[in-house]
Amino acid sequence: MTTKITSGTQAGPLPAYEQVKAFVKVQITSGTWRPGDAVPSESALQQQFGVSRMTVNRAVKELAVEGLVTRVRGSGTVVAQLHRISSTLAVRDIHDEVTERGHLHSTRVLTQHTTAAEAALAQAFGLAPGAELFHSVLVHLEDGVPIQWEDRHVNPAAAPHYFDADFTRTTPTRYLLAHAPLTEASYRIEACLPSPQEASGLNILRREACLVMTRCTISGPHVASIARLVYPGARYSFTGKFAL
Amino acid sequence: MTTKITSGTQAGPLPAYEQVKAFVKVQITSGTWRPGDAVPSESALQQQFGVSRMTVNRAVKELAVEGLVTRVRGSGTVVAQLHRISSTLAVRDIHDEVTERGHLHSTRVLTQHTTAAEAALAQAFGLAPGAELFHSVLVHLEDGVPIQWEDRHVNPAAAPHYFDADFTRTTPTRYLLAHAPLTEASYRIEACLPSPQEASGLNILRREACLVMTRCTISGPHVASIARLVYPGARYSFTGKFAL
DNA sequence: CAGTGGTCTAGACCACCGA
DNA sequence: CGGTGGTCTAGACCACTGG
Repeated sequence: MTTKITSGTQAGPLPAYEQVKAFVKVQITSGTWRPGDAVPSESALQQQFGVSRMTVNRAVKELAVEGLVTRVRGSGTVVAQLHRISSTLAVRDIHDEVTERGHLHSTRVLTQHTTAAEAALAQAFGLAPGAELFHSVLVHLEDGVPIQWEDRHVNPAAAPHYFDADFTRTTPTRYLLAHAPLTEASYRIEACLPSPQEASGLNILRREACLVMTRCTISGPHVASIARLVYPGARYSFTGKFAL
Repeated sequence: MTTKITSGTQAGPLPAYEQVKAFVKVQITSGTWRPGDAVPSESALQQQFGVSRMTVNRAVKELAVEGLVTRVRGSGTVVAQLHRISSTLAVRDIHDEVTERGHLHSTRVLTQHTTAAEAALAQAFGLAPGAELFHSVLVHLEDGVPIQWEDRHVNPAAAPHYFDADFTRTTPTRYLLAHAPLTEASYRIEACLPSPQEASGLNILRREACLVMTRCTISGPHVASIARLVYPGARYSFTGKFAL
């Protein structure tokens, strides 16, 4: 009961470990192996495919990372209970995103000054109330049409020269990625109606629903930046895909 | 210039490959190595840490999967240009989600019948116009408060006994995961105002912004299901985190 | 050409689980 | 206790890149 491998070593079009992965995947996605079912042990697969255990281990380990199977040391491998319908939501620099669509990105800078952090904001940054913060407000346009309102506070300790950047030539996201190495980020996506300023900056009505992403980035020991990104609901959506 | 490893083989608290990963990560997140910089070759790291090449390879390979470095065969490894601010957006069964928050999930079934697919829908399913589809409309409640409107069409070819399920006891998502093995899914998240029916079902005003997720799942050869999930903006948000 | 990463092997020791 | 997966080694051949 040995499954053929295109080549003893690796000359085949597909690496051996990929073939083992593919085999297991097919059993799962076809429903032959159902959630909770045991997956053959590494030594069993090793014999079935005639490859070394390291190779089988890599295959099954990657499937575990992908969430298709669950492994328990000492016990065995089983088909994962719930195939998580999940996917990587990539949050990219808006300039790249627009440019890759073949459109022209431009920026309108509305505000660029330092402020004293009021209580809630100071706490979010882990600073004392009244601490100095950079504050920038921009509107991003795609072929001249507003698609994102960006209201951002930046911690001077993380990016002391933030205002040296020319935001008509680079984006705050890009500047911060380059000058404050990213170590952590969190975000929240919700739906809101725009404030009067946001509606006017985005050139939409106040009753048009917007997607709002609130994003907090951490650089080393500092909370580097907190941004509120507002997208007109009619002009923007997040999309994602999930395969296998 | 040999970096210490807690143990020659692996008795230490952290596996050797994790220590190599940690070392490289620190250089990147601290800004010592900047985007575009070369990462030491596998043989260099191998000597520096006194481990085998396979171990170093695993460490750097995982960093590549995580997006921190880019590897080019024949050329070398460099620190990735843009640390993509991304994260896994997990789309989970709403029942689990609510239950895990320690709240009570319940369901109100509004519609449950078969319909003839009109043109656009038929095309999305890859079926002929007028083909039979299951159609269910539910409202999910958390501790009695509506939090999701679920309007779903299901392909009978993928789940012929869809209506055998009692949606007050299981969710369509859970039923479909169990009966139509998931092979692929795509989704779109946007902001909209609710339709009159949706507003009434969710017990909100028509002018309250909502998050809308449109999700399409594929099971084997079939488009299994297309769902429109409407969340009241004031009561729901998607959150995500991204570390390293 | 020498150096890189991609893959593979045939062993090995270990921690852990369940009987 | 035997079987499982987790990790590691010291080699090896290969495809690819660059000078």
